Amino acid sequence: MPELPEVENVVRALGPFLAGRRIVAVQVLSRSAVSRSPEPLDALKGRRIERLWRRGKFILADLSGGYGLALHLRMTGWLGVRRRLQLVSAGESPLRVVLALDGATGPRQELLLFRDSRKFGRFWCAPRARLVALPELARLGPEALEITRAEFVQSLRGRRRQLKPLLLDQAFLAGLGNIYADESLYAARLHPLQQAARVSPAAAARLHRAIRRILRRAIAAGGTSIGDYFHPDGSPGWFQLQLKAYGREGQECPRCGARIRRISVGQRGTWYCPRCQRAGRHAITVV
DNA sequence: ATCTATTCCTGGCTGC
DNA sequence: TGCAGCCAGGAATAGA
Repeated sequence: MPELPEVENVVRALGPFLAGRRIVAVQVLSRSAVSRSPEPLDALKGRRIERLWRRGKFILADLSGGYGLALHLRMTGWLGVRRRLQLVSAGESPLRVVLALDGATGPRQELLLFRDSRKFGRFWCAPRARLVALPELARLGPEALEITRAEFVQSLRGRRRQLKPLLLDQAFLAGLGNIYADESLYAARLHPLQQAARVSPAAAARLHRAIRRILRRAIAAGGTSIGDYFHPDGSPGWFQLQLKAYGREGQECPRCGARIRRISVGQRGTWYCPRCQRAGRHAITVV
């Protein structure tokens, strides 16, 4: 599933290619992909892509004329470029949106493709000011890689929520998903059900450091390819080889050898080491 | 403020 | 082997 490191890889891969290109045609094959957009994607037609960037797990494009485009890949979204010539119907079945780019025409024309088998991914298109004011974007918390240690430690204070749901809350911190939340808690040796307010400042600093380290390493490894995530060119990321807790139920903890346990937290699979991720003395409730 | 359940979807897996 | 049924899972939403 695309989380911050995966989205960052998509933006880094496509940004240089898309910058300066003009969108000459728009084709929406699945209404649901644009169902939340303030304006129809046709508004993109004729506009030039100025730059591609990332906010949390959103891919954002600044377009000429003060327009903006946002895209969330959710679980199975994939973005890539193909020549029209390479578009073979059978292999492209989960195709949801196609943006044709300027340059070559006809069968040599280059297309920006959005595929999404589960149809959870969404586009938003609007003038930039209106786009960033949309609740989906406006409610995002600080960037996981930009928040300072002091800010992060402070942000845990007084929070009654458990660490795992808190880390998944994009309004609290933007960018983490299920995989990196589990890996960060593992690296920081913190129990996913521990109450945030009961995390000591030292442990909170440890978590901040862990989040940064995990995300940076995952970006460098090209993200995690489990299931549906692949780079725009179709190649996989490799961070799945470095996962220590996520998805490893019953396997040995690389740190202490105990068996990794899987529990369900807010309807999400959650993996942790029951021996080296202990809740604080007064925080229990272990399933 | 915080939690739970529900919804959106479909590929992949389970069990018979 | 075939097929019905179940389930994951990011995030919005409604309700408690």
